[in-house]
Amino acid sequence: MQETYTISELGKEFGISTRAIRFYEDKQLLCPARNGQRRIYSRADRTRLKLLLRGKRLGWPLEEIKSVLDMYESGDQGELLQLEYTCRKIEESRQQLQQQQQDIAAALADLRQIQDRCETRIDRITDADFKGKTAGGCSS
Amino acid sequence: MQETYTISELGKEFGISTRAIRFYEDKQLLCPARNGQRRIYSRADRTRLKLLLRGKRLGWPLEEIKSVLDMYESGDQGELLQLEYTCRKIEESRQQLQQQQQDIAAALADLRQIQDRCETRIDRITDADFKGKTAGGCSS
DNA sequence: GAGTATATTGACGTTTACGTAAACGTCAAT
DNA sequence: ATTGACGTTTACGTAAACGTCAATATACTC
Repeated sequence: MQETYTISELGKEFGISTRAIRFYEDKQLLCPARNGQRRIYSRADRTRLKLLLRGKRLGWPLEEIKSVLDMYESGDQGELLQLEYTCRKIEESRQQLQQQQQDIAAALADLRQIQDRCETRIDRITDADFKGKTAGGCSS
Repeated sequence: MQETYTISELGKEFGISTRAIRFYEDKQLLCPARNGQRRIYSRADRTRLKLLLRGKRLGWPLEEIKSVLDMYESGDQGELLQLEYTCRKIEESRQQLQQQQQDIAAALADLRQIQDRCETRIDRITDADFKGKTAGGCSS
C-alpha cells in the first residue's frame, strides 16, 4: 500500500470525481497536505474519505458526516464539555443507526414477499402461458 | 383506526408538512381520492406514505422510492417483461440494503470504540482532575 | 521547448426536496 | 356577515451536493 495519493488516484479508487473531493475539502471534511498547489493525501486522509463515503451510503448529510468524523479525532482528547458533546452526538448517531437497521430489516422482509409473488407469477406465465390484465396503482 | 384521513392529519401523525405531502403527490408517489378539491387519504394511501418515509430514512431519493413503491402494486400482476423488470429492481434494492447493513454494523462498531475512549477520558478528567491540551484534526 | 497530461481556483449551472408567500375557496361558529 | 381554521393552486425561493466550463499553473516527455 502507498504512503500518499493524488486526488485523481483517490477519485478512481472510490469512483467519485475530483470535483467532489475538492468540494469535501471546501466543507472541511478533508484537509490534505500540499506540495505547492498540489494536494497530497495521506493514508489518514484516505481513511477519512472512506468513512465519509460510508456515511454517504447511509444517507447522512455532509454536515453530520463531518461531526462524526470529527469524533474520531476528538475522542481521546479535548475538554470535558467537548467530550460530553461528542458523547451525545454518538448516542444520537447510534439511535439513528438502529432505526435504520429496523427500517432495512422491514424493507428486506417486504422485498422478499414481493419477490416471491413476482416469481410465482412469472412461473405461471411462462409455464402455463397464462394471461392477465393490468390495473391498479398510481395510473399516469 | 380511521377509514380516511385529511392531509393535515397525516402531516401531524408523521411529523411532516402538508406541503411535503402535496409534493409527493406531484411526483406521483401518492394519488389520494378527492372530494371536490379536497384530498381524502385512504388507509392504503397512509401505508404508502409510511413506506415512503421509511425509504427516506434510508436515504433513498424520491424517484427510487417511487419505483420500489410501485413494486408493491405490480408484484402480482402485469406483463412478463414488467415482472422481470420488477424482479431486477428488487435485486438491486436488496443488494443496496445489504451494503447498508454492513455499513451500519461497521459504523456502530466504530462508534462503540470512540464512545469507550471518550468515556474513559471523561472519567479520568472528572475523577482525577486531569488536564490536557487540544490539538489535531481539521483546524478551522 | 512544444505538446500532452494533470492540477488548480473561480464562477456559474443543475437537480432534488421541499419552504414560503400570495390569492382564493369552503365551511362552521359567532 | 365576518372571523377563523383548514384547504387549494401557482409561483418563486433556497440549501445541499455536486457538474461543468474557463483560465491558468506545473510536470513529464519527446
